[in-house]
Amino acid sequence: MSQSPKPQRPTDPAKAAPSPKPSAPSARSSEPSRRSSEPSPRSSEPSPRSPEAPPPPVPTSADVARLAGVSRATVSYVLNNAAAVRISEPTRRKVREAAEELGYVPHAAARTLRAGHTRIVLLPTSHVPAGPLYSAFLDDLQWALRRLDYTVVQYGSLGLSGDQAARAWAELRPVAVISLGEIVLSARNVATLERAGAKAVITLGPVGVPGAHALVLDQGEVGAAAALHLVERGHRRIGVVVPEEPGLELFSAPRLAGARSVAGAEVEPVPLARTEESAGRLARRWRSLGLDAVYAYNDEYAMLLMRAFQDEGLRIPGDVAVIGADDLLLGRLLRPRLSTVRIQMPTGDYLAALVDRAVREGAEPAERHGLMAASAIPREST
Amino acid sequence: MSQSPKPQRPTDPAKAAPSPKPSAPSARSSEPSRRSSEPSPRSSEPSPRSPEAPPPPVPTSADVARLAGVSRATVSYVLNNAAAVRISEPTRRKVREAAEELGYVPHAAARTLRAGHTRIVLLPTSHVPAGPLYSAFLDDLQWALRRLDYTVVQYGSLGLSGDQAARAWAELRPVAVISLGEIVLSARNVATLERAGAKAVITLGPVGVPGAHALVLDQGEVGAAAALHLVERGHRRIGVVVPEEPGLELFSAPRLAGARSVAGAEVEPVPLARTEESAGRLARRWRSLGLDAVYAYNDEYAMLLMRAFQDEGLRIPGDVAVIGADDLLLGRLLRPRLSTVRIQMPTGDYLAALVDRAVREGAEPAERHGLMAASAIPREST
DNA sequence: ACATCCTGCTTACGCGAGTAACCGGCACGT
DNA sequence: ACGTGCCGGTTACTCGCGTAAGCAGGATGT
Repeated sequence: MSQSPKPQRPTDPAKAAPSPKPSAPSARSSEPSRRSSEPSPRSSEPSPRSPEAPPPPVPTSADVARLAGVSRATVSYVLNNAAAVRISEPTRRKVREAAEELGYVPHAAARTLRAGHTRIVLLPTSHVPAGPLYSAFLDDLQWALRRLDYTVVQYGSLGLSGDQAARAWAELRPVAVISLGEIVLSARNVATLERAGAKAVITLGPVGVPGAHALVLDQGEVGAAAALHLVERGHRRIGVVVPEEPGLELFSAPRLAGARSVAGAEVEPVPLARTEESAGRLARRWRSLGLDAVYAYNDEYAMLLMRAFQDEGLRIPGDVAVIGADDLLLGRLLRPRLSTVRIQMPTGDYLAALVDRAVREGAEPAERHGLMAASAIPREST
Repeated sequence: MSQSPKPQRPTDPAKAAPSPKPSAPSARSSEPSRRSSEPSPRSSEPSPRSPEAPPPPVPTSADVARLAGVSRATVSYVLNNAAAVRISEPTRRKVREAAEELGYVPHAAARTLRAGHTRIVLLPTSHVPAGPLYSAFLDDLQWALRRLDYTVVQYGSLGLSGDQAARAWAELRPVAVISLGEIVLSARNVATLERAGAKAVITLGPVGVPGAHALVLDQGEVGAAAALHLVERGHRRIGVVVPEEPGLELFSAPRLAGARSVAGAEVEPVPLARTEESAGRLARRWRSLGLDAVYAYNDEYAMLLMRAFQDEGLRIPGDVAVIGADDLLLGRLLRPRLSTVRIQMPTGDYLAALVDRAVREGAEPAERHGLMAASAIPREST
């Protein structure tokens, strides 16, 4: 434990020891010279922290044991409610009271090390995405995983390459990693994680990752639903907004392709940045494009564009029909009310269950498709 | 290390050993019976995982040492670039190559345990908030902390009480905790965290927490800025929206109070839920309230309300002036364009620097005020 | 009277990594 | 020939915890 003047109960030196155990740890002092004395058994109120005093040592289970007058093992058994070991009720109480008095909190790292595994589910987040859809999904997922007794850790991986990120994540030895598609993983990265003990690497995104449980969310569905809706309303020449903001290609390209796949639609890609200026510029040259409808990537771009169209004197949906995606509340407030595509993602419960199955049964990684449903919601702008 | 048939380099049994070191660990088998054999030195490609094979053991620094033909200590020195110890270049290369071949990744928990502390900064998140303002702030903060070599971990604490949350966080032994005000901490919770080694507990929110570095963001500023703007435009009887959604009182109450503090304003609280129905109901009875302006908590509520007013035939800003807060992009797209209050929060860099100072110098916790600036941005709705 | 069983603990060990202290050689000075 | 110093490592110990195995001592069986 330590080299400091500890009780060192005078155990019988001539004990019946089957193996030669001198067991003299030769009190060699190492460098973290902590635990200079008893952690002050009395004084339960947090002392007013005298200036420049060395921080009081963090209480360990050994401290609890000392205070309760039992062995560390007993403390461990009691605090973990080990049913298989018989500890008397009075002792249990003593231990619990001692722990309470010291404000003992177990050390997760020590526990992990001993156990050989964690129950951490890692959720890498590069940039925190706004969308209410996404936000609700994340809440769901966290709840569901907590119910299954996993610890959810969102680990910011901003600006890391796939390799760096994978290594950093692996250090935590998570049982599972759920990549929400903000960081693109390679098969090598998946291997790194699995070698570090991850039982499941799950990716959500437009493309699958070999070796991982890939939930392929086919963004094409969204584009297709939008285009289909427009075609049904009699539109033919359809513009599809492709955001100029970097990082969105993974979503916009499949959506564009999805729109293209719809029979009867002539699709024209239309670049647009998420600013009023860009929308104004596009609106001004709109008539020259010869299009009669636009699928604007999502509701934000759609709203931006709608306003610009109106400022330009274009009537909606008369001159041009507009449809977005994501079903934002605010889209309903515009005049005309914005038609949109509602996107159905896998639920948090579904994902949590998938994690749990993979962890417990070591399910084979596979690609799953068709998890994303998209349906057009007609309102007034189409 | 383990009880399995490991090489056990035939060291000279009659070595000059000053202290009696039988060092026979009496190969007692404990329960995590891992490391059944060498971790397959060859075969660098991930094998196709034969069904029901026990997962290959996670490589440790001992495996690296074995493969490189050196001691574990050497591995540690090399991989940590220890400058104080002289290791020849060829040996360094051997070690690095072995580590690479095995795909070795250090075990964060073991490191933490040994070091006695972490560099984790914990960011509790209960529900992921949408707002672009907040989102950008979080990104900033993560960047800044990473630059200072901290590890940012967002720990979902959904549905936990303050006490439970504090204990759960304490288990990770973070150096610092930055509570964004979603979970209300007590002084006791702060004490728990500090006893667990946290050098800094920082809270951001409308109220201070004793014992913590409290950045008190006075939401009153927002309400005051909005009300002041309205008064300057000649409005007197001002309605202040109070969201009915739970969890927002901590923000809405001070904002209301801030509005009340403005000289010349008669302020009336107006409950409103974030739905079209609620807004419609409010709009219908609006004329009976005798108010000539409304500060709508934030832009979302404002937009909701604006639409309902217009549907009711109220002219904006003629019959009623509307101002929101948060300066959302979409507010600019309405007609009339929505006036708003831009909120200035502390920057991520500022917060990160605060954390770093507290960690390194153990700065005294204190309340800081006046960190939130609010300024009205007049557009067309007022 | 002594073996046997239960109860209620304690003792010992290892998880993986970092590091102070030690140590065998070789080169060099005297 | 022998101390001295540097180089290039290795050995031993520790962090906090969980748990298998051991072990007193009282109760019970024969």
